[in-house]
Amino acid sequence: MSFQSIGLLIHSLSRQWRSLLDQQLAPLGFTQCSGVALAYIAEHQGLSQTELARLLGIETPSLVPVLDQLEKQALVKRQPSEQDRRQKVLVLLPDALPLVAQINERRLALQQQMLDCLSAEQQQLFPLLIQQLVQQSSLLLEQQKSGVQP
Amino acid sequence: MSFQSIGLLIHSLSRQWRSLLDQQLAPLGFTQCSGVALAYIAEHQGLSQTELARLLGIETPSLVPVLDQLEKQALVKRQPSEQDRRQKVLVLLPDALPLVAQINERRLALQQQMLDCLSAEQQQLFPLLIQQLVQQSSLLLEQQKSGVQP
DNA sequence: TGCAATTAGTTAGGAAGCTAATTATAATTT
DNA sequence: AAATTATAATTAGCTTCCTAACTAATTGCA
Repeated sequence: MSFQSIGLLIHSLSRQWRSLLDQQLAPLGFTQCSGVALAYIAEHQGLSQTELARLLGIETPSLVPVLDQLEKQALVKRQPSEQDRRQKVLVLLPDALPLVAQINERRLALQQQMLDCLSAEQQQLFPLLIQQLVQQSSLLLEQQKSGVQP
Repeated sequence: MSFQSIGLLIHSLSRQWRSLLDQQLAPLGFTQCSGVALAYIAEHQGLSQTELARLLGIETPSLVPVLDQLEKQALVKRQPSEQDRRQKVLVLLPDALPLVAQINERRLALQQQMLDCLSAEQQQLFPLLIQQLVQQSSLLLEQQKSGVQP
């Protein structure tokens, strides 16, 4: 007997969702990652790169080319931190503001379109379940790492 | 005002889940994709590559190197179809059987470990929600494509 | 105080997915 | 029946993520 792979379903959903958002954001010059990164920077001014990477759920090396791109578009600046000379603080440049609004509009619209296939109750529940599972997988990953390192 | 990106959460969950399964399957010589592919081939003998790709939720070009690997491991054979000479049918080789059992054991164990953080009720509901969302995103992707093509 | 361990950002190299284009075969239309 | 259109597998080239290794700066400890 076999069983359905939930991991694979999530993987499919993840790639399809990204593809949809990429198509929404492409006319603005962004991908899912760069668009959401910009939105997060706008929301939490003065973030460090490590903090942003954690918010985005990616590793810091993956963030580097994303920020390179945003800097090249003159939407964000890496500013040396005054408290810690290792850190660079992320500052939003004025040109970015209208774009941030558009990005948020589009990703919210897509999110609503996606969740529309669920009942109102399920729409509330679903993000909580996902969050719980993300937390659980983080936990298991930590266990795995520390287990290999006696 | 901002809001949390569910798409990004799903993306995180997807990568973490894969990372966990990869670590479980690595000792057997598989990744999430190759392991689950083998399990699916075992379950549905005589599948074509296109059919398998759809089951796995990936595109056919992405499947090619996975099957190359499984063939090199002498676990699977691409057999020319008799009905349609374009098709190649996927056949499980005898060596694969014990591995398939181990793979299924490990991915089921992981799935249970992950779902353990949810209530019994939620454990039942969650896969259904994911499936519904996958269906919804497929629908939206189709709409997007046909919309660009008048 | 000075040595060791940790942390922030980066670079380099690799894995796994995608789209677009190619070739061979099948199906459809005229 | 011939010509067009569609489909199965593949190849080529791109994107985005990863881990490992590096540099510079900070923190902790003895």
